[in-house]
Amino acid sequence: VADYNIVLQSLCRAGDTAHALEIFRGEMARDGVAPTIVTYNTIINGLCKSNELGAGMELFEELVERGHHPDVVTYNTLIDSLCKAGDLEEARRLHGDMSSRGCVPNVVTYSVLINGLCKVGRIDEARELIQEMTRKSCDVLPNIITYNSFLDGLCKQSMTAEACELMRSLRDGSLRVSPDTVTFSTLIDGLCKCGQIDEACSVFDDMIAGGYVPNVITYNALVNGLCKADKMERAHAMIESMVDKGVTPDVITYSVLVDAFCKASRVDEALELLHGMASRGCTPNVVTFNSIIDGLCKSDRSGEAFQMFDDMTLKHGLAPDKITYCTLIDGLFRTGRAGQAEALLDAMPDPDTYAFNCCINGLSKLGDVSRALQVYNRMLELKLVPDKVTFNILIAGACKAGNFEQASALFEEMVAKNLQPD
RNA sequence: CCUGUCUCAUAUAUAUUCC
Repeated sequence: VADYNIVLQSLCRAGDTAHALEIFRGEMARDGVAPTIVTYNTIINGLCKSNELGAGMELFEELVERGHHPDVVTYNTLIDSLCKAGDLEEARRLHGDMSSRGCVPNVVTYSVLINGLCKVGRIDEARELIQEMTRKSCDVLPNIITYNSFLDGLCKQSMTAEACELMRSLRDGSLRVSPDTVTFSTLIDGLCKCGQIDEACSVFDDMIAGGYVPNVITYNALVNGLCKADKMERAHAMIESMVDKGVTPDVITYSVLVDAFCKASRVDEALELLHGMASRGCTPNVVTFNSIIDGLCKSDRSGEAFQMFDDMTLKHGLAPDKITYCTLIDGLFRTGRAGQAEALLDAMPDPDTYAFNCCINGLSKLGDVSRALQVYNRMLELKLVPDKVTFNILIAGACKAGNFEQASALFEEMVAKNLQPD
């Protein structure tokens, strides 16, 4: 069985859950190899990670019907997936279910729940769970992953004071758990995103002084922070310093810099870096190209942007994503090619809300509010869900055109669709 | 008596409105 489990795991990791299920249903049964709970867990995890949570839940029910007993890993896997799918209530239900079946939650169970709560900003509930863990009556103690999840939640809610406080507690040993590279990367990124670049740099210095080892993610977070704080020179210097320390810049490192050059209207330097990274053995990805395409469009060079698009698809064999199309549609409008922009929206595969937003915005900025509304209606016909940005664009367009009745009608529609006006 | 396991959790880059 263990051999099968390993095969199933590698298939799942490669994203081939269909093949894994085939072996599970066919070969294993034929050879009379009885699946264990690990077999089920492996496949359920595979299904969950390839966005087939429903199939994972079905397999869960199947294993129970067949008389197997789900273990803590089974529950953890499903709870984690439910959290990531935004269904915290169902996750909490499974959490209760596992206890009632005599399955004891472990540190992973708590960590996935805390992570799930943090990801949707429910910091207070996450904090409560941590406090529950540290009570004497609870024999599951938080580990560094638990604290890292919570720390990230604090940062993402801009609660950097509490985040720094948590870091202090981790470092002074009062929590009996030591920070790791992820802890530092999380805090550095959080401080940068809150505009506290100096604090981020000093956390980085503390990290080095304390003998902790930064990895490429730590550097990327800091380089990104420096770029966004308009400190390009220091960001550049970090590249050399990371290489000195034996950390190789990756595609994200370069993409951060490429984007920063683009945003600073230094597209030619971005292009230079694009070629430079390739010659240093780092292949650009779709994000790198999206930045370049955006930079070119915003520098009124949409012709070159389309050349880049061809380079990306034909030479590099990269598939454009939703952001690529959104960027191009927006860029075409900005460079006065409304017709081409609309044609691209029609031509792109599975246009999404963002692509429509770009088009609606382009038309609206041209003063063609009625056409913008037509496109909006087309989007509704496709069963796409407008977001806050869609309405902000349409309402601004109606106001600018002096049509306040229409604007307030749109406002009502927005509220009716449960979107919070800002 | 102890140990050994095949499955689970955390951090970094790009676009559309306003700033």
